[in-house]
Amino acid sequence: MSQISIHNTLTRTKEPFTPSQDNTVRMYVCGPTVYDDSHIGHLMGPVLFDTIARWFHCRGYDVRFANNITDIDDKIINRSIETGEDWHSITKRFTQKYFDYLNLLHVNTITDFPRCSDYMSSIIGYISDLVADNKAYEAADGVYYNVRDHKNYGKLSGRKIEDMLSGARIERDESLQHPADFCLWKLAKAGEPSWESPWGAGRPGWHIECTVMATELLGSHFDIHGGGDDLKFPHHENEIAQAEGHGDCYASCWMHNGLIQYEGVKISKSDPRNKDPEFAKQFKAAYLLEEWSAPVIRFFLLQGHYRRPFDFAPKNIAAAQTALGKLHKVIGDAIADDLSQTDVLSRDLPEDLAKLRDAFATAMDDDFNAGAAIGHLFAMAKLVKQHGEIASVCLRDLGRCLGLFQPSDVVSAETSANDETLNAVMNLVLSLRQDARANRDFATADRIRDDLTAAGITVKDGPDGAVWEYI
RNA sequence: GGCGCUGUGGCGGAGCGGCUACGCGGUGGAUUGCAAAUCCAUAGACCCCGGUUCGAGUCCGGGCGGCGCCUCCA
Repeated sequence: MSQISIHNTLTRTKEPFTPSQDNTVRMYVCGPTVYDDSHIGHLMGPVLFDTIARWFHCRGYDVRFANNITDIDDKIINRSIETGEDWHSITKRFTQKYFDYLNLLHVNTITDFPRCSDYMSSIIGYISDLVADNKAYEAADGVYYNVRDHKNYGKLSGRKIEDMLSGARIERDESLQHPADFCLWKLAKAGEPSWESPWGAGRPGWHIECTVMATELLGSHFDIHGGGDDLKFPHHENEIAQAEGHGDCYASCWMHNGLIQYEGVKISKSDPRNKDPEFAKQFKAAYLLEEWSAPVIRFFLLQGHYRRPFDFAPKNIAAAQTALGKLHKVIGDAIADDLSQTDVLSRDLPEDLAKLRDAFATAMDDDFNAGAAIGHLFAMAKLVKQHGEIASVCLRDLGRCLGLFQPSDVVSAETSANDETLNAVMNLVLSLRQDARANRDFATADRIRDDLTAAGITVKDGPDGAVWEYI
């Protein structure tokens, strides 16, 4: 029997995984604050955890997967002030764009997209519980969680409260009982969107929404909590503190994905390189999906390991694009078939294929090592010639366990022109060129090809005549 | 300063005590008018120093380097 192991940030070890209740994996992954167009970092988590959820499905589990939408936050308010656009309108627009990107990337295992603004009464109730139990207190500008009295605060990120005090970065606010205390409820200033509460009109602090929505949707004890590595501290640490203060077990296993880098360095929100719009543009979801296509981006992400950083240098993505193209070619027509439930993990196969299939599964069981799994896919691709359809279908079905090789992934190349006029013209041009070649007039033939290349069309001569496509 | 991660061939990126990772790129060949594509073949690596072991990129100790978090971030 297969056993999935997961690296748990909390214990810093790989642990065998078993759902806490019945056969359903309950997972929560921190989602975006919808105040701006997504960058690739916002989509990495969803893609990576979608792949993980798909693997749980392949292994016979049900998955309840929540990914929150933070639709009320300082950044949204600031954006609204800057642009004059109503905050509702901002969050609605960017939420829709986020969903569009997820669709393109075939992220479709997420079952719940809770919005912060829909959980206001639950959030207020949760904070009230904490206040009533003396875990939180009112300060000048809001309600704060009392960190000092929370035993083993810092267990996730491995830091001690005393250590943090020596750092110069924590600003001392005199109304707080302890400088590391964090905000649960922030009182509104004039004109800011707000909700009534026992402590005055305001909005939730950054951390509380996740804790409330996760426990409400998944229960007070659930299986997996994921997010970007940068959320480990303070966000996830504070989620744990609140939840434990409230008496919830919270997540058994914490998973953190690596972050985007460029030429070996993380790209932060405040990275000075981002001041150059041309630089910043490269990591926008819209740009990447247009420039490289969603399947390529997904494949690129899966070739690495989810816990390691991803370097989005164009040369790295280009290598992934070529590699994925080769797999698509090997699978051929099989890709376009409809999706159906697959039995690929238990299917009878010739011995060499079965061995690779099992190696693929073992890699995925081992902390979702998709990069190694894809390596086995390439080995399988070499066997397609020998085994034919049984191998190409197996390859396709395994890829689909990772969200690759979807029917819509193959539309581009050959059908790139559905313009009848253009097709007619191209047929004429290629036919004239073929005549030239037949007459050994290679100067003319090459000139046609070169000029077409300059115009953005490549021509390839094959045994059955020439074919063309957009570059 | 504190905590954590990491160091593999030109590049990306797996891996484990002894067996080719893999991909991109390169090289040679087949094919082609030439390209492209395709096919076949092939080279090239484990930061440094000790130790454990019959045997270590793979374990242990030390060193050096890179990165991340401790501030907004996914």
